[in-house]
Amino acid sequence: MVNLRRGMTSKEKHAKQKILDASLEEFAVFGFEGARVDRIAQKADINKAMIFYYFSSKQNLYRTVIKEVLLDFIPRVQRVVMEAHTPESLFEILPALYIRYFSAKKEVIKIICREMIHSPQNITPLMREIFAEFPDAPSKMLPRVIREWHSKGLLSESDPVQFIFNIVPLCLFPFIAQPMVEAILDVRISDDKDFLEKRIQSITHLLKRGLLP
Amino acid sequence: MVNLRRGMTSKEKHAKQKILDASLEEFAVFGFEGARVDRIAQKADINKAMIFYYFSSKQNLYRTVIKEVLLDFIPRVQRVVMEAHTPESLFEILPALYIRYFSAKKEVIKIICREMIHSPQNITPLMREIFAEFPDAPSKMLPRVIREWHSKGLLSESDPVQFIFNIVPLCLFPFIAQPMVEAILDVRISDDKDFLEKRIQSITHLLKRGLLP
Amino acid sequence: MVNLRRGMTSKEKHAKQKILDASLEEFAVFGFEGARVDRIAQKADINKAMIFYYFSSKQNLYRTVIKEVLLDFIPRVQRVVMEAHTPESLFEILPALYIRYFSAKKEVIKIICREMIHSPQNITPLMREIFAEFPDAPSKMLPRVIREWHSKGLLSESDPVQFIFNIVPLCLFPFIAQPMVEAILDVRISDDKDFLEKRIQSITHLLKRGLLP
Amino acid sequence: MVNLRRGMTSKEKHAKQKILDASLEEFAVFGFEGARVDRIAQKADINKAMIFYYFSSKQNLYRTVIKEVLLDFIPRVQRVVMEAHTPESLFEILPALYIRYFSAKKEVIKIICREMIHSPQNITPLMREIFAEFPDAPSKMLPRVIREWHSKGLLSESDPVQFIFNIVPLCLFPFIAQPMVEAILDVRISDDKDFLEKRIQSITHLLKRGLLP
DNA sequence: TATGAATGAGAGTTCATTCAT
DNA sequence: TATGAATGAACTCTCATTCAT
Repeated sequence: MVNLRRGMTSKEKHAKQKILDASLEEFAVFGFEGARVDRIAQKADINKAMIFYYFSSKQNLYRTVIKEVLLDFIPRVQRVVMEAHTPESLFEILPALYIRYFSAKKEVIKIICREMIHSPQNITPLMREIFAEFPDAPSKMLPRVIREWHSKGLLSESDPVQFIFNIVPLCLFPFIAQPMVEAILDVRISDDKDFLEKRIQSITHLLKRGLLP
Repeated sequence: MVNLRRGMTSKEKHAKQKILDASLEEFAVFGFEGARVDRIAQKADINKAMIFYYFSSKQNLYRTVIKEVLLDFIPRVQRVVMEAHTPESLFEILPALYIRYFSAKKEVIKIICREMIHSPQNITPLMREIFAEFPDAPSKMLPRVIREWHSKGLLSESDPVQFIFNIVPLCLFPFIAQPMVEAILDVRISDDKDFLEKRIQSITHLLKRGLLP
Repeated sequence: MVNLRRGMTSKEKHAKQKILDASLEEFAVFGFEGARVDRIAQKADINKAMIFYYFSSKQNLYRTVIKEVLLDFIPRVQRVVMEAHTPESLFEILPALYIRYFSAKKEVIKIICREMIHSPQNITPLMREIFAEFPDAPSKMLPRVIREWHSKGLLSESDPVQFIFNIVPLCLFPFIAQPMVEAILDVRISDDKDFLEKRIQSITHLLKRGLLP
Repeated sequence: MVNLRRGMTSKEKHAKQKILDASLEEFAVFGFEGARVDRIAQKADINKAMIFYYFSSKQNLYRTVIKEVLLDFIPRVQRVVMEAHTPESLFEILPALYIRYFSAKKEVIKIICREMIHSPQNITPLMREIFAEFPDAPSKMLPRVIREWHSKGLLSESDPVQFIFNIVPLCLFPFIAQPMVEAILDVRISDDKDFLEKRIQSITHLLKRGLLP
């Protein structure tokens, strides 16, 4: 479990953060409905009532966890996108970031996917909120950059929607689809460093050849 | 809701099939833990006890639904893969199949993803079972074909694992990631026919350029 | 299972008697509340609805079973009591009858005991009914005989209540208390013929020495 | 209802003990299957969920009740047996103990009998456990004493199994067989002090004459 | 802050009984 | 008679949430 939070008084930090850490794991494994407040309290080694003292409801705790997760994850992506000055460099850095990040934080990807499947109406506004706080909103910046790259002849795809749909899944999905692929091919897919690097290479390769002109 | 079953006596069909249809929807929307037997009974317009009469438990009902789903879906893919004699034709037919199928049966993809996230240990054996019934096991056939294509110089990728990880996500994930992309770009993505065809084109294009030599 | 019934049309006999036989076993093992109509139907190899067709309710089926049991058992005792012309002969024949009968029909004793414990208000009237049908009512006959024996100096006990309380338990209870005694003495008590004969001897001996003057 | 427990904090005592008391009565009257958790909660005047809070399941509550019962009852018997130095004194004290104890705690005898009839496999191990904790195991001590008495010419019976089967039923069974005897003799048997003392006398008399040489 | 006990609204499941055929 | 399907009430158990201390 990783502490995604910063800056709180030391006493508070303890209980509150322990709850958040335990919740992240619990929600990742069982989903919102499957998660049990009792189990979270047990994992966090605190009294169950404290969870309600700090977070007032399971729903609210869940929302807090998701916000933490997104606040940790989204800015990283944003940073990479802003620093990439050519599609080529984007295709080199972004898959690497995604794959390495998610391989370290499996809980995060599970929770985000689950949310997107079962309650997009919850996670979408949250994301918007976070994006809204960036100085250069991705909703503006991204289409601008892509169109620019396209018009300069650096990119074969000009539609930002298709562009994103072509990149993100390749990076996120392996962590989810792994069991399915294992079943199809009847193999065990390790997630050691070697495999992950190979995966990064393969994506980068696909994107470069597929999307550069 | 779509009837995935065939060949049962007309009597049985009624209640049992109504339950299965209602369950598919309920489980897709709420997940296993979130689903309510009461609500399924209501949707199916039958007495709650009938659910247990036919399926003996919520768990077992769920398992049955998943099996139905996989039995409907997997053979279609298998058929396409077997009929594609060049990577090129595969890249043309497979994305089209996936996208059209899932856009018609959103419940299916939601359930499959949820299962892979939360209980791969359940869905994996089920998939293996189903694969095992094919005359030409995908676990044997797929690597053989891919290696063959690669050695003939028809394909740049030789690793079956990477091969699949490069195709399936592009087709499945859009249906899940849609809300996220909407948030990022601050647009509404319709799922009308035009958009879907565009998505198919984009994937096919990406795969052809990215994976053909 | 033993057929306790006689004299019914051959068709009826089948289903109805099969139900009764199955019920006897089921009620003996699980008690009234623990017994399951489904299980009875299964054991009897008939459709569940037939049970209600013939007996209209579980309660009524139970009552019927008990009546059958008592109608089989009580007259035997009555006969012995009437035929014993001295206490001595009674003490020789009655324990033997009880022990042999119950060792052959464990279900009977279980059901009777259970009833006496949990719903004496049910079994008592039933017994009265049955006794009422005898030409010479036990409630009259027994005290008369005992008083007669006592006044003739053949019996040390003059109170019919104490008299019965001193005989019946010794015969019935071993079948129930067996597990307890096994636990106390840490032995396995077989119920083979030898043991039963020994038990009969012991009771007869105790009664003769204890109750004859 | 009698509090069989000792030594607990005053807080715990309240709900937990109230549940145990109510359960004892409920189980005694209705048996395990017939007992209703709702009714226990009502009798105990607590929230139904507390029963599961403290005892986690109806089964486990039942087991706890039985253990309490046996732990209260068995040591008393054990003490009497150990303090009796002649069969004569045993026949004088044991029936008195049994009869008085059970007449005060009818629930206890009902529960024990019910268990022996319907699930000896449950109660037997429990009894063994309790016996095992005695310094001088009854399974060793009892046969030794009986054989000793027999060899000294103080007792006509030498077989411990028959010995117990001749004593225990006479003491336990009256409480169960009462309705049957009432039906046979068509009388009301009161259980006032006079009657109980008479019963004790009768048993003691029977045993002394029947089993002493 | 922290705790153990308490609560109430349901959850899934069972089961005797009835219905339609 | 016989059957499979249907019903509804009730049952055990769960769980988020609150209370008293």
